[in-house]
Order: sequence, then structure tokens, then C-alpha cells
Amino acid sequence: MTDLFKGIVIELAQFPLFKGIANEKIALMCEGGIVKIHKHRDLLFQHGEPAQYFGIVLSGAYKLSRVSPIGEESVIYFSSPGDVVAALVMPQEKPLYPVSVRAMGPSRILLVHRSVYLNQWIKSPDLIMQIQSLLSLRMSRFQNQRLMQRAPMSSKIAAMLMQLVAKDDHGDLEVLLPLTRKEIADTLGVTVESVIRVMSDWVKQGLIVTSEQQIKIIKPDQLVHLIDQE
Amino acid sequence: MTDLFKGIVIELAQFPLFKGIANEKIALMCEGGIVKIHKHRDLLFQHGEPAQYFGIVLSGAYKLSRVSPIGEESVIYFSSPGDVVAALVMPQEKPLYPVSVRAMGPSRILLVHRSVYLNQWIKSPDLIMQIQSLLSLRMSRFQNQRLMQRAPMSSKIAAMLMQLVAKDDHGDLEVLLPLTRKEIADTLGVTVESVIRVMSDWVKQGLIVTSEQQIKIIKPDQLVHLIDQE
DNA sequence: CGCCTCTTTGAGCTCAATCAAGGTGTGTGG
DNA sequence: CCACACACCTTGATTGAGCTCAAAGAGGCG
Repeated sequence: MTDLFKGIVIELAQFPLFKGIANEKIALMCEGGIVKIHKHRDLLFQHGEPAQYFGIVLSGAYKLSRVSPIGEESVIYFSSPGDVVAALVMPQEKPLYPVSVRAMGPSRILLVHRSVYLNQWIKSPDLIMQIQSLLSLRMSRFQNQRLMQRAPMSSKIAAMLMQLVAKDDHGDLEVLLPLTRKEIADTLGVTVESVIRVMSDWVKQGLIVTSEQQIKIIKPDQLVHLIDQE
Repeated sequence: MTDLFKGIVIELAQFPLFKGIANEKIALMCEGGIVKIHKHRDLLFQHGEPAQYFGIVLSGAYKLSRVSPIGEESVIYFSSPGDVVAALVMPQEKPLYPVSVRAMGPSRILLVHRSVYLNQWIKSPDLIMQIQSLLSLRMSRFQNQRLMQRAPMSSKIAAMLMQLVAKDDHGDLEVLLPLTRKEIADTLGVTVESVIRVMSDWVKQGLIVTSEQQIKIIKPDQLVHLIDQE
């Protein structure tokens, strides 16, 4: 095992995905893995292409999306470090990537070959349980968005931001991803202009501050209040 | 093994979920299973309750839904025979049902205890692969609906119907579920009235026929054409 | 320095929501 | 057996939230 690879294993061991799994086993689970480094907007997988590899996000973030028949981008999910992409389709006989995957800012991902998933991952109950947990989270986010379908747009945006939020070093609430208004719009199925109108208001009212695609939540209570408004 | 139980195993063996799995092993996988019989609208699981059992749909159909803060029902998925419900949350320490589950018309489901999932299912690569396939299908349906978010309502309804369609005995295309207009509306996040207006037009134009909540597609080409309209 | 992405603002319009009212069929309890 | 509730379907009139279109400024990058 190279030193480089050892480092990766240590990095992986910190993710919940590999919680309670020995480093030796982690190494086995990533046999032949390749670390790919991306810059902003680099394409990793293309929707519909044969899927030979699945990925484990190491750092940065990736956007999972598809393009609608009308030519609009529709964002399916944002994958953060520790998340797996394309794992679910690996068992299929001739898997195709179910979504396009693009880096959001500088990011790193570990690519592992399909055969390793079939030979190692599937046979490891620990890992399967963790994968199902990740999927479970993804599903529940889908459902939460579905619940907001009929709500006014401001509620949808508020709900989305609060779902992606975490505390930063200063104890402030902050959205971890570098999100553009367009990406918010594409996630919620609304137009950029509408998102801008709502969020500009919030900035003016001091509910949030934004700079360089980083969004900080100043008054979370008011945002939460907006969610189940009406 | 009782004769009754043998019958269930034979029934299960026909589902893709258990493809290539010996009857003895199927029996093992359903140890302590209980067949529950439901009539229309009976509640099986309630969203948020502790989840001790997961289910395999035997016959009929079940509606997976949640209620939004505003009090509207939001339909997440329709489960047909051979589908599993609540399997994904079983690995969690204290799982809660992620959705409410209700019978649509007379239906039967096999309930299996969580411990069996943890001790048997998780350790069976064959089954895990099949479960992941089912999930994969569910995910791709989610995504397809997401793609239609910005499309006109008629396109959404057309897409939904075509996704649920199959050939019946006479070779006609037919939606397998007993769907009400309200359920279509709750699935798409639109109002009943809007759904009725669109579908009434289609009936008048002879694209579909409906009776007793059964929907037959007479001119599938025209419906498909409506989907990627504009 | 031109191209591209991202953001912003305004004016007008449209699609689907809302509200209202009525019809039908089924189950249920007196 | 009737009446009453309830779920489902239908139609019309009105309204407004969010879309479209248009135009423009501000960075960043090759």
C-alpha cells in the first residue's frame, strides 16, 4: 500500500460511511481506486453513459443534475464529502449513470470500479447499512421538497436553505455549498428571477447575508417561520 | 412449514425481488412473517411511528404519502405487488416509518420483523442487489417527475400516466392502479380541479377512457407527444 | 478586451389556484 | 328503507403568484 493511498484511507475513515470499519478493510473496499481532482464546473459523469465507476466524495461538493426535454437544468441533489454517487446503479447488468455529476468549486472524489462494489461492498453488511442510511437521507430530502410543492416560493427557498445549513467556525449558521441563485432555482423548479426577488428582500431585511455565493443565515427563526407560513 | 406459508413462498418466488433464490431461502427470509389483508383506504403504517416491520406487497396496491404542514396530502409513491416498503429505514437504530402507507382497494401485504432484515436480508447479496434495483427505479421516477416541474400541467399528468401504464389482457394500455383525480393531483402537487379540467378534455378528445377509477390510454402517441410539448 | 457567468430590476401577461356550487355514488346507522 | 355523511367528480368566474421578456451592470478568465 503506498503512502498516498494510506492517506486516503485515513481520510475515508472519518466519514460515517466507514464508521467502525478497520483501515485494512477500508483499503480493501477501495481497491484500485483513483482520486480525481476537479475544478469548478468540471464534469465527472454524464447522464446516460455506461457506469463503470462509482464515487466517494472526499472534499468540495458535487452537483447531481439532469437536463429536461425543454433544455432546463434540473438539480437532483448536492453531494458533500462522505457521500457516495452512482452506487445504487452498480448492481444493474449494464448500468448507466442516472445523473450528470459536476464539481462545485475545487473538489476531490475517489472513483472505485464497479467490480469492487459487486465483489466487496455488496457482501459487507456494515457498508450496506451505511449506504442505505445515506440513501434514506436523500429520500427524506426528496420527500421534504415534495411536501413544499404547493407552498409559496419563499417557503420553498427558506426550506431549502435551512436543509443545507450548518454551524461555521464562528457559530453562525451558514450554507456549506457555494450556491448560485440559478442553482437554487434549478433545484426548486422555479426561475432565477423569482429566487433573486425573494432573496434580495431577505438581504434588505437582514435575514441573510450573501457574498461570493456563500450564504449566511442571520435570523434563522424568521426563515423557519416563513417555511410553514400559510 | 405450514401449507399456508408454502403458498406465500410460491407467491413471493414470482416477484423479481426473489429471482433466482431457492424457496427454502425465501422461507428463511420471511421468518415469522404475517400476511395482512386490507380493504380500501385502510392504514398500514403511520408516518413517524416506530418501525418494527417492513412489508412486501403481495396483491393490490399501497399509497405512500405524507401530510404537509398546510394539511394537504402529498403522495410519495405507489407500491405494487413485489415492491418493498420501509425496508430502507430498517438499518437505523430506532427507525420511524418515513411515510404513511394506505391500501388502495383490497390488498395484501407480508409484514416481516426488522430483526429478520438485519440478520438475514442485509447479509444476502442477492437480495440487497434486488432491493437496490427497486430503489433505483423509485429514484428514477422521482427524478423524472422533478424534470417535469416546470412543464405545463398537462405534460405532467401525461408523464405520470405513461409512467404507470402497462398492457392489459386485451393488449390495451391501462393504468394498473385505481387512481382518483385527487390522487393524481396530490402526486403532482396541483389541485383536483386542474387535473379534472385536463383529463376531461382528454376524454372528450378520445385520448383516454376512464371508468371506476380505471384509466385506459387509447392514443398513447398523442399523450407522449403532450409530454415534451414546449 | 471580449466572453461568460452571475446578478439585478421592471413591465406585462398567463396559467393554474381559489372560491363557489352542484351532481353522483356508496356505505352506514337509525 | 330512508337519510345522512362522505368521497369523488364537474363546471364556471375571478384573481394573483410567478413566468417571460428585455435590458443592463459586475466580476472573472483566457
